[in-house]
Amino acid sequence: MTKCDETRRRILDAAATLFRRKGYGATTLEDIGRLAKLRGPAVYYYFKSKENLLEEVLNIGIERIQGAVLTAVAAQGDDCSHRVRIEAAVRAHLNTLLSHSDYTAANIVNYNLAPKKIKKNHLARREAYNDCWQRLLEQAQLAGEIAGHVDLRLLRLFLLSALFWTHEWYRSDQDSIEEMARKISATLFDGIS
Amino acid sequence: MTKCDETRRRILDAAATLFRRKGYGATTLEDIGRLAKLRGPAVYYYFKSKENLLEEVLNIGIERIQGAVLTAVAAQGDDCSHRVRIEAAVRAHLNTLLSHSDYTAANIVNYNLAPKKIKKNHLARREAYNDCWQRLLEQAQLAGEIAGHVDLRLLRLFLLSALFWTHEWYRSDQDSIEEMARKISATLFDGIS
Amino acid sequence: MTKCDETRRRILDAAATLFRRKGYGATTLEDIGRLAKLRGPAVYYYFKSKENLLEEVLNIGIERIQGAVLTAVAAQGDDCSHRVRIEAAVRAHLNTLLSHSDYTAANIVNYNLAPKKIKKNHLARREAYNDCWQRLLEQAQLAGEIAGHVDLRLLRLFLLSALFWTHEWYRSDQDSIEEMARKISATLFDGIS
Amino acid sequence: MTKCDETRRRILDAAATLFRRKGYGATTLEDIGRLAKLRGPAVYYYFKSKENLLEEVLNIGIERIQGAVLTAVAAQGDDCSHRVRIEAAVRAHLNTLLSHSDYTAANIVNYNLAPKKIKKNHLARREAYNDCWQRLLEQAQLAGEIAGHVDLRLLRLFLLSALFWTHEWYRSDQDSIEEMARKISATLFDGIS
DNA sequence: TATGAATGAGAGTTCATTCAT
DNA sequence: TATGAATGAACTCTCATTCAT
Repeated sequence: MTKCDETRRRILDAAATLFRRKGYGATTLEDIGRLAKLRGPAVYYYFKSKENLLEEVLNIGIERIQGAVLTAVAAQGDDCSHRVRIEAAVRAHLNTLLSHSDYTAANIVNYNLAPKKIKKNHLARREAYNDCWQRLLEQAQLAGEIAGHVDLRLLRLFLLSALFWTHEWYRSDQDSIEEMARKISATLFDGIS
Repeated sequence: MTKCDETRRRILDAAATLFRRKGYGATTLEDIGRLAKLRGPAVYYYFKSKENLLEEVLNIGIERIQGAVLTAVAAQGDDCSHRVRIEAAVRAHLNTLLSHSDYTAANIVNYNLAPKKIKKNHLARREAYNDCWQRLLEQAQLAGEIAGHVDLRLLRLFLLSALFWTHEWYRSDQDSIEEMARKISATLFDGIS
Repeated sequence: MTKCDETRRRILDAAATLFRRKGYGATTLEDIGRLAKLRGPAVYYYFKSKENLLEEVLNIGIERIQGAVLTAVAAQGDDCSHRVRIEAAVRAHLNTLLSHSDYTAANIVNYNLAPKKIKKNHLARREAYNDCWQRLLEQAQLAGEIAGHVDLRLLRLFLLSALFWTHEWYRSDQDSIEEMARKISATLFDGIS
Repeated sequence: MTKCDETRRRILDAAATLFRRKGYGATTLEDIGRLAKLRGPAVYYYFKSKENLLEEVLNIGIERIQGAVLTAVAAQGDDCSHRVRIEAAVRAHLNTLLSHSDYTAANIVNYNLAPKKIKKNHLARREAYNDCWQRLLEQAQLAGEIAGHVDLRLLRLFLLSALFWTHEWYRSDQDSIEEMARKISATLFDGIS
C-alpha cells in the first residue's frame, strides 16, 4: 500500500466516522481534514468533490456488510439448516454495522438525505444487498423452514429495517451482539407466543 | 381558528413536508415560505428560529403517532386479546407514519442529526412513546400471550425499528397498510417456521 | 396637550433614552414602541421614518441645552462679572446634559454617526449653540476678564469638548454638578499653577 | 513581514478607517473588503468575527496613543519641568489622534456603542491610559507645578475629554497641532484671566 | 503531495417599512 | 389611532471549491 493509498484511506475513514456522527451536511471538509491529519483542500487531491467522497463511503459501507454476510453464510457449509444460516447472516450484519466499521452506519444515516444523483448511482448496490437476503429467505422457504404462506418481500424489508436501525439504539455496554442475533433469530422463527 | 393560527399551521405543514423530503439541513426557509405561500423571513413572525421550527415539528410528530396508537388501543375495549390490541397499535402506527402526516416521518428522518440541544429537549417525548409500547408488551406477557422467556426490551426496540423504517421503503401503490399490519403481527406472534 | 401630542412625546422620550443608551443603529422601532407602550409600526403614525425621529431628537437635544444656558446667563442679571456668567453657563450646560434630559446626551452620542442628510440639516443648530458660547467669551474678553492673547475659537472648542464629554464618565453618585462647575470655571480662569 | 501579515494589516487599516468614518454598525464587511482589496468573506480568513476585528482595532487605538505619549514624555529627559512634559504629552496625544492613525479615532467613536462584551474586555486598556495621565499630573502636583488644591481626577477627565474630542472638529488646514498643544497647555497652567 | 489564500454562492436572521383593518 | 401580518433589502457568516506555489 503506497503512501498515497494510505492517505486516501485515512480520508475515507475520517469521512465515514464524521458522516456517521454528524451527517454529511454538517461535516465540513476541514473537519475531515483535521481527523485525517491534513488540511481541508488536500481532500481535493484525492477526491473530485465532497459528493464524490460521500459516494465512495456509501459504497464501501454496503460492500463491507454484504461481504461479511456472504462470507458468514458460506462459512456455515452446505449441510446446516437454513435457520442456522440465517442466524449467521444476522450475526454478521450486526457485527459489521455495530462494531466493525463506520462505513455501514454512515451509509444508513446519510443515504436517505443524499443528493439525488448519489442515491441513483448507489441504488443498485443497495438492491444487491437486499437480493442476498431475499435469496437466503427463498432458499429457506423452498426447504420448508419458512412456511409457504409467508410474504418474503415483506419479511425481508421488515427484518432488514430492524437490523439496520439497531445502530440507533445499540450500546455496546448493554447489549451483546451474539445474544441479540440469537434472540432475534428465535423470535423470527418461533414467534413470541 | 384565527388567520394567524392558520398561517402558523401552514408553515408547520410545509416544514414537516420539506424536512421529511430533503432533511432539515437542506431545507431553506425560503423553501418553506414558498410552500406555505409567503416569503422566507415571514417565518420569523411565527417562529423564533429555524431550530425552533424543527423542534415543534419533531414534537408534533411524536404526539400524533402516540395519540393515534393510544386511541387505537383504547378503542379495542378491555375484553379483547392482547394480540388484537398489539395489532391495532401496529396498524395505527403505520397509518400515522405512512399516510396521515409528514410530521412523524420528518421526526424519524431528522431526529438523529438534529442539533444537540433539540435532541435533548425532545428525548423525553421519544421515551414516552417507547414506554407506551413497553407497557403494551408487558401486559401481554403478564397475560401469558407473550412467552415468559422473551426479552421485552429487545423485542420493543426490534419491533419499533422495523415499524419506523417502513417509511423508507413503503410505496402506497404496492403495499396495503391493513395487510402489512396483519402480516407483521402474525409473523411476530407465530414466527415464520 | 391632546392625547395625540402626548403619545408623540412618549415616543420621542423613548427614542431619546434608547438612542442615548444603545445608539441609533442598535435601537429598533420595536424597542422604542415597547418603551412608549405601543407597537413598533405605530411610530409611523407620528413620524415619517426612523431618521425623521432621530432628527427631531437631535434638534430637541440642542434646543434644550441652548435654552437652559441662555436662561441661566440671563438670570444672572447685567451687573455681575463675566466669570460668574460663564460659570452659570457651565452649570446650566452640565445640569441639562447630565441630569435633565436624555435628548442632549442622545445628540452627542449619535450626531457624528448620523446619516449625512440628517447631519447637514442639523448643523445650523449646533453652530447656533456654539455661537452662544462664542459671544459669551467675546464679551468677557472685551470686558478684559479674558486676556487679549487668548484664542477664543480654540478656547470654545476646547471647553465645549470637555463639557460635552462629561456624559461619558459622569456618575451622579460620585460627582456633584455644582462642584464640577465651580472647579471647571476656576481651572479655566486661574489655571492650575 | 509575510504576505499574510501584510494582508491582515490591510484589513485592520481598512476597518479602522471605516469604523472611524461611518461607525462599526454602519460598516459592512464588504466595505472593509473593498478598501482592503479583497472580498468581504476573506476577512474571516484573518478574523473570527466582525466583533473580533473591532476589538483589535480598539486595542491598537489605545496602544498607539499610549505608546506615543509615553515615548514623548520619556524623550523630554528628567531635568525638564513638568509643564514641559505635560505639554509634550498633549502634543503626542494630538499628533497620534489627529494625524497619525485612524485607530485611535476609531476607538473614541466606537467604544461607547460597542457590544458589551467588547467594552468589558477593553476597559483595562482604557484605564491604563488614564493612569498614565493621572501619574503625570500627580508628579507635577508633587513637584509643586500644579497647585495643591486642584482636583486631579476631575482635571484629568476634563483634559482628556477635551483632547479626545478634538477629532470631532479638528481640520488639518485650519489648525496646527503644534500650536494647539502650546495654547492648550498655556490655558491649562496659566488660566485665561 | 499538500498548503495558504481567496472567492462566490447561499444560508439564517434582523429590521425598517407598508398596508389592510 | 394603532395593530397584526408580511415584505424585501441587507448583513454576518459558513463552506465547498479553486489556484498558485
